[in-house]
Amino acid sequence: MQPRTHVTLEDVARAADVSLATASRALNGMRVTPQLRDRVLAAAEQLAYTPNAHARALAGASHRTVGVICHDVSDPYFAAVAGGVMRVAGDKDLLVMLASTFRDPEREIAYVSMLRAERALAILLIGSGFEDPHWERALDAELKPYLENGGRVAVVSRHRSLKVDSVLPENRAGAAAMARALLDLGHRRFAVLAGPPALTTVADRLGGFRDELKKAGVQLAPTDVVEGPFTRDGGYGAMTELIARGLTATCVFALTDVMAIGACAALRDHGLSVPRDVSVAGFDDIPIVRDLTPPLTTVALPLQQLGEKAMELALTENTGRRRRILRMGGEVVVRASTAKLA
Amino acid sequence: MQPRTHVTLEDVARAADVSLATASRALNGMRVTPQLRDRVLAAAEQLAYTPNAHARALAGASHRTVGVICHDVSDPYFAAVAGGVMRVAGDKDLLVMLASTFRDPEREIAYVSMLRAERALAILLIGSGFEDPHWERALDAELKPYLENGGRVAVVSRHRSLKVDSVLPENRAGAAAMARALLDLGHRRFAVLAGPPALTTVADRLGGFRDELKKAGVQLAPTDVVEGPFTRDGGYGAMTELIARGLTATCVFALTDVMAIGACAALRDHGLSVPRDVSVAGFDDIPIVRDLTPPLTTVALPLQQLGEKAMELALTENTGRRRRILRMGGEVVVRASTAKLA
DNA sequence: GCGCTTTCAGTAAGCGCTTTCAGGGTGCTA
DNA sequence: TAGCACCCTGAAAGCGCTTACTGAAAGCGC
Repeated sequence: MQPRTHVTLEDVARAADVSLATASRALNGMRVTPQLRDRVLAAAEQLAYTPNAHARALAGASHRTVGVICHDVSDPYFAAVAGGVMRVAGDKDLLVMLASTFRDPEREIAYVSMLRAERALAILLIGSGFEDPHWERALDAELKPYLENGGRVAVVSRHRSLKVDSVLPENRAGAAAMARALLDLGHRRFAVLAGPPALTTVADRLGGFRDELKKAGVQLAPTDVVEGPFTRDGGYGAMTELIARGLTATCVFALTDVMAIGACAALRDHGLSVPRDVSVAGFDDIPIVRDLTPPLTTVALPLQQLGEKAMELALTENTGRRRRILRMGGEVVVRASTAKLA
Repeated sequence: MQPRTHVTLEDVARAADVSLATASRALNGMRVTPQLRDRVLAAAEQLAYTPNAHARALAGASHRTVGVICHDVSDPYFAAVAGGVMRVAGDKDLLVMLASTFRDPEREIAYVSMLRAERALAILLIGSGFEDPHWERALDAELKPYLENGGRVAVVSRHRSLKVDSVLPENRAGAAAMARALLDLGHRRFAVLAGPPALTTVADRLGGFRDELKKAGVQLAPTDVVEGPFTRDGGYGAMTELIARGLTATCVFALTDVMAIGACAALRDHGLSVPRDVSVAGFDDIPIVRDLTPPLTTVALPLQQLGEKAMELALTENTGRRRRILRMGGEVVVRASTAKLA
């Protein structure tokens, strides 16, 4: 950004033949004689002036930027949540800085640090945290000074680490409800496609599911749980492994819809029909799954709202001392991917 | 951000008992005696110091931020392209500011202005432009001063307006290729699900398709083209309308995969089978469509690469005077959603 | 008509950092 | 040992803007 130097407020002031202060005030809509104001505005327009947001932020005017950190925008889950965040941010005239960590804890911390440097007025962390004390401490170390200096933080889908406002999907309860729904359909032999055990979401959903089965006297053996990345290909791979082992389950519960989609593909590729041969259920209710054939049974989360609420929490003053926690969603939507067993 | 005032470089310098200059140099890895450097680093660590990116940018250090403006992150098309952008940005240690315009031209311009104010080192515009002279002029007015001051701009999927580096999906050629492929399958009666006519992408894809059909002696009547928003529901609505009118086509070409997905849902809801009753084809090859039942025939675009290339174009010096144009993708992928007619 | 408040423009002091410039050691050479 | 070249460090000048604070002019009541 070297070439020609920028048009500055000083240029505008000179062109309008007023002082810096007056120009600044005119541009910011403070009380100024209409005549002067018009002159300033005209000069600014004519010079294609854009105030330097950095100078402005530095000089004390709060600047309108919020940061959002998620695992991967191209995952429909995060895309939907981010969509909600942006809706609210757009309404409030905020610029959103969106970063993808690609599930690298290091990178997450680096991004928080960058956003801190940007003096973002809020930071939103979207998506499961990692069960890693070292990471937790490092994140805390970044966030604490940020909060102490008036930064706002809200998180979606993580609870352990931080004392900040949170929007929590009903992971445990939702998975439990799913277990009940599947039991009601007559299933007794299950397999689970799980994600990386370091993600808190995995622990919650798996735990909820397993515990509820146990209540009904159904055991989930360790071999019934296959791990894979939280991606379509992860689901495909996990399902393939399950098939290779000799599939005995009548119903497969994937911990995310994206994995469920991969699982369905794997089943199809092996000549197995859903739900005739195997039932499949997912979690999240990302928009696409209702349009699959068969449409996917899943635990519905109001994804867009998750993002909206988080943004609102972060933006609204927290007068009480306590962190606010919103639990959302968790209703089972039974669709055609799960069969009723006789 | 009032409460406690931030830890500044001055605090660090004082704690380390060195001058501001030395502290700055130590933190930025310039030549400083190891002993002093360590003292500074320790002090910074201890105080949880984060440099103020604004002050830094203002003082002249280039700041590592790029802006991306797209229509809607929660659309899988943009999510995938944005994913590519972020991959490259992540590698180069850049922060990405991502904005969604929700297809509002005003908002697009507002965002460019904000990014200009942020002194983003590059701005990427992703997604079809609008065929609207007023908007074009306004956008130009924002972008020109930005470019003149050394800002970099690259666009994906729009060509008319600006003299900037572009990555162009092969919209025309791809649609033409699709026409040929469908003709080869034996289809002769078509319908098209189009998007808002103000989008250049619509004109290109529709034009390419129509012209190629004409070459084969197949006419596309105005009533064969139904418009709707570029969304799943838009596709659903358009298809429903087509059905209501009495569907005569043997094959429906949706101008985007997302619309095609909606169209398939509409067909299903009306008891029509794809591809037995009607063939459906889309455009884009968003990741999900290979996992649909039936998998969607479509024109493949390397979405992630689109984003990567755009980012690279913007970041790499353009020595030649001319804008660089990359044409990408456009190969037809025939899958099971289109039937071969006897 | 005089002294008061009120209004509005201008002056100047930073915001937190980078970077130029100058000064003072240090190690060589002659 | 004097002289020179280096290498570091520190002092200070901004970067472009906001915002007290100051001061002048105008409006008001008695």
